[in-house]
Amino acid sequence: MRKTAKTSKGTGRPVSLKILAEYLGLSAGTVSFVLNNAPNRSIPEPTRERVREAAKKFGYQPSQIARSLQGQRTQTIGILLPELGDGYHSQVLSGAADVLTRDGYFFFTAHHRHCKELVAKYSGLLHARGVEGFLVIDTHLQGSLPSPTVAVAGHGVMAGVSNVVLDHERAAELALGHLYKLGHRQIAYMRGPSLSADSESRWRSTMRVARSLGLRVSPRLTIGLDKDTTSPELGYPGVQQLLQQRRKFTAVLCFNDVSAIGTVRALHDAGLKVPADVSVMGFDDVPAAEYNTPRLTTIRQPLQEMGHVAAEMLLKKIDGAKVAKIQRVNPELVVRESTRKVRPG
Amino acid sequence: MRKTAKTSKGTGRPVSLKILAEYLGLSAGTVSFVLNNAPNRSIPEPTRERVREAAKKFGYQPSQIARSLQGQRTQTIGILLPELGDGYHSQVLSGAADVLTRDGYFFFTAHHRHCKELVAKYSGLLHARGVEGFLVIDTHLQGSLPSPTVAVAGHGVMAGVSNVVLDHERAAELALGHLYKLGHRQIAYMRGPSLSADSESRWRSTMRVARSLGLRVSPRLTIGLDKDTTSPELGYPGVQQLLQQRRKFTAVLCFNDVSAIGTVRALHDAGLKVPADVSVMGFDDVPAAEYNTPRLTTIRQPLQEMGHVAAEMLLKKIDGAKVAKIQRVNPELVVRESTRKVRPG
DNA sequence: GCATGGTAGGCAAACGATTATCTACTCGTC
DNA sequence: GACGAGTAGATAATCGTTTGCCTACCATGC
Repeated sequence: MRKTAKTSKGTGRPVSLKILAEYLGLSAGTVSFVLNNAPNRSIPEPTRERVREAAKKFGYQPSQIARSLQGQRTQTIGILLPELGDGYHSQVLSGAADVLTRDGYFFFTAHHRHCKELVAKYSGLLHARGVEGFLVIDTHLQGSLPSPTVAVAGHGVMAGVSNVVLDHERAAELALGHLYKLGHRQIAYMRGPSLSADSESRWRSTMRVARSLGLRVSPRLTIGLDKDTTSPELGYPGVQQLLQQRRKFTAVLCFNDVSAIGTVRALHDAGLKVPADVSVMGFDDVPAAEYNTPRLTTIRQPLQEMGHVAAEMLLKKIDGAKVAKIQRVNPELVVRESTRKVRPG
Repeated sequence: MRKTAKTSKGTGRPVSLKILAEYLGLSAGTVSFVLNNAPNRSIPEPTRERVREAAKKFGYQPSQIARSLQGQRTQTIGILLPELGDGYHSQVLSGAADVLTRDGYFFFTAHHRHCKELVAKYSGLLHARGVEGFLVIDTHLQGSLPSPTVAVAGHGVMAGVSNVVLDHERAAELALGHLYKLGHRQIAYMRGPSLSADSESRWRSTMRVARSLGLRVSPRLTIGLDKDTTSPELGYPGVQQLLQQRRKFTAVLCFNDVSAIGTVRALHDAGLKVPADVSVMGFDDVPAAEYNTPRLTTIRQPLQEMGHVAAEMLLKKIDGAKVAKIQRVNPELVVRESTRKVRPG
């Protein structure tokens, strides 16, 4: 007396084309032609009407599975990202989902926690499920994937993969320019964890811009982040160490908002006021940046937009169109309360 | 000279069972038997080995699509939620995804922005894609879905749908109990927007507990939220209005952390200090709660765990097991800085 | 009366797997 | 040497669509 999930729920199996055709006294093929409005077929309007009516009456839903098998488009995308619960990735995902959904695509998401094996495993599995393309977010790819691919915050060039990245050069200009204009010359820098896909390019851009502004980047004022966490704990210890070593600095350029929050906390715990004593600059503009006290001055990454752009590129690629190898989106300086003119003297 | 996406990428189509069989000089059926370790089949070990080797060599991946069509399990779940970029829903999603992934399932996510038509449309579409079950988060269902369904923060009883909900009664006890113990008697209450699935039950529980503590809930100290937003703007105007009307209260019990942050801001802007002058209590314990200044005292919803539990129930249901109609998870009081003993006098 | 051509729709082969049923061959045994 | 029992594997149906090709049938024109 075992009953399967299928039979225990609903009206048994859904109506198939065959059932519908039988009911109508037509062949499955004919019904299919009508429902898909296929060209080069002569089927009189009355019959068409009859078919459409029956389809509606039975609530006929063509099986995407059968369609896919038959070599049709699956209208499915695979999305690879490190983490689902996290703000940054979710924002990009959300932007991409809007576009995908609008164009009738569904998507599988798989989170790999930066584990190489999982990236490989999931991309294979998704391929077997017939995804027409891959959208990878903050993900290190080992080799190119078997279908069109667009990477957001990817780690560099790779054959056949298009990239959507923040214009890090511009971001560094905005961030350092802002601090520079406020008179800061002794700036502590934070270098992101190597697991994060765009730590490297961000760092390089920062260095380039610092040089062009004539700012000296002392290794002693450089904090290397290594943990892969989304808690402010990320920024705390590095800053604390700098303070213990009695390093002099008037501003901290943080890797992201989360580490900036940790930085503020560390400074605060050491009796320093932000921004009166030290200015702190975030990166990303996550929601918490605005709620923090002091509200964080930060470089906004248009995350949703990046998702948007990436999804649109991917869809174009799937349609066989040529798309740019790299697409930059513009950061934006958001001035709030955590930065201030350097104290005279 | 048009090339399709299929042929322009990779090694053309993936190896099928047939190709593999041809290469091996065996029939597709035999290969299938070996690869699936089907019982009641006599196939000598050397042959098996040969098959497995070839499969590895060609990187053979059985097509899930064909499998599904053939009436097998699709190992696919459909997840319906209002929004993808939002912290609350993403946390639940993340918890569910862990379990689903662990058990070899993939899932489609569809976000409906609380739009009824979209809920109906997406559930139909997902059904056509062969999902074996639905997980719905903070979603109003119109009728029961065609496969096993589990709701997180659902809106009430519905035939065949299991619910995972926070124990709102307990949550209200923790929240009000905490404020009560601190001596607060004049408490302003916030009532969530009706779009949010558990506004109603939360409110009822709050009222019940208030009554049992002998706390009077004045309509004049009740703030009705109507906007469906995830910005602190949610809490601001209501509190501002209360202040303009010169209502007396020593604490605010907010609908969630986001509105609590808005509340703090409104109080602050009016020259009142939190918690010195007014205590503020959040709900949810989103990441921002901890970073806020003051750090928010709040009721933590174990969101990831709710996702976990829901996914596990769903999987059991799909396997035909009986599961509870309703599963409660426990809230937790997180005391931080935004609440304090009421000022004597 | 017969080729022509258009109309209406059927037939059947895919797609890639699963699986029940069937066959051919090899032993061993009486 | 015939029979039964394994063994090793082939064959073919099936899932629900799509689509190229075929076939009736009818009307028309000459």
